[in-house]
Amino acid sequence: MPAPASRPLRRDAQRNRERILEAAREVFATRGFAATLDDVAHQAGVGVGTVYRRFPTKESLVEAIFTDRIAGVVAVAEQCRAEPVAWDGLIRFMTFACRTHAEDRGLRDVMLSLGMKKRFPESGDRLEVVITELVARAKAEGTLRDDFDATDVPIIFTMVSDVAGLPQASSERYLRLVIDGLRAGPRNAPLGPPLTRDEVIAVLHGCVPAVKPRSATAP
Amino acid sequence: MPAPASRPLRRDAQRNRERILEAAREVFATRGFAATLDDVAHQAGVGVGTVYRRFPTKESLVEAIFTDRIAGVVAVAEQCRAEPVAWDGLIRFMTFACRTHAEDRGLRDVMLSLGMKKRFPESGDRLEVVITELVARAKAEGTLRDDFDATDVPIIFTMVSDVAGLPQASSERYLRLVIDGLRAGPRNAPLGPPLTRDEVIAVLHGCVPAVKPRSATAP
DNA sequence: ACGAAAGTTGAGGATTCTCCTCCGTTTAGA
DNA sequence: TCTAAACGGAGGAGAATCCTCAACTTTCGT
Repeated sequence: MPAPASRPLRRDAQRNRERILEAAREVFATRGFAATLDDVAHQAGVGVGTVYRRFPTKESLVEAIFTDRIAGVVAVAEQCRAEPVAWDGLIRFMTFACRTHAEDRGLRDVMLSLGMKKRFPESGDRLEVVITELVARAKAEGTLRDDFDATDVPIIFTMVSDVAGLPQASSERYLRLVIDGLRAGPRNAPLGPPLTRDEVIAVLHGCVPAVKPRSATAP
Repeated sequence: MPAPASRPLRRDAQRNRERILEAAREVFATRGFAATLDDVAHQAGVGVGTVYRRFPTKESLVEAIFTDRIAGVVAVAEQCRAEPVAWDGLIRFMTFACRTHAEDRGLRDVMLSLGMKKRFPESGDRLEVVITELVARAKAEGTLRDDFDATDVPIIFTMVSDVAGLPQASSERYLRLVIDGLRAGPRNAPLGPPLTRDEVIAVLHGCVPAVKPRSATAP
């Protein structure tokens, strides 16, 4: 059977839809997932009902807003993969990602939340591939310390962006500090075994707010 | 005039008081400042009213619990100051602090919250002195990178302990990574100017939960 | 062993937050 | 003009936390 092909929105509805998207971008950028649809409505200058009519769940709004932004990050990641020196590619990607997360807390929350895999499985996979490859190549080059692991990347993003909320400056400062700890070097303290998949999940779960569909953190 | 010398508690009250303290230690250790006095009461096996009678505010309970624990941290810090190589002292202190924060989220929240200065001004000052001195000496030694600043220390604690909630392992892993970024080295990327006092405050304000006396984060 | 003072209890009122619905009113557009 | 689509936003529902208070229980001095 063919798609429902719902008729086009009325002109005012279309206009409001765009206002809502624009408002949501702003609101999510500053407040992250903590933002309320009421906030969005207010910022957009429309009633709450209108927002709920257009985007029945926060989920749908998040998807509408972040799909192409995430695609952008993936694109950059894949450019970074092309860098001849893997270290340069890795650092370029991490710097870009952190800057992006600092500029838009909502994007940070989507990309680091557990829901990422569910919501944007393809982008998630592609990012994972790039990161894994860059990490492996950089280790092979001897530029990246040997006990580093691809799973450390999202954790570092979490750590750094947590602190990087407010002044643009600070995110870069602490990322640079961490990066300088990533270099292979004889004086490095051994890190020991990397986190397991479950540990990574636990950390992200604990540090990144969920999109809350009635109750979240457990007793 | 002499102190009021309130008469000693009745035996059962004394027993309950201790139960409450013990329970509070456990509950705060796992949930941090997010713990409620109701939680504490439940854990202690007493009624909420009893807790409120003994500790009218969360503040007073926090103070009762953490005073000597903080004193312990200060003591360690001052031992670290005595280390002949400042780098060793600094790293020993940071490692100890992070481990402590990972073991007790409540302690982490007290020590990194803005209220620290208000609640435990003396300990706060002494810590600040030790850190400032160790950082200065380590820079003079040439072991610590030159663009590091004493104000980075609490931020690093925040970053690392944020991620170090659950498995004991992970706090050390990421702290070591950061530490290896702290060493003076020709290949380090320059960090630029350190955060201002206000920026540090803003970061801590954003990352560490307050003890909430009606309303906290602002629009 | 009595009784007053001290202590305990936990249901529940007050408050704050966010989610989301509902229906009376407005508006686009045939 | 008239109808279906869209709008607005007060307010109900649900969850979390804070804290009080009136009825009951325990301690301990005499």
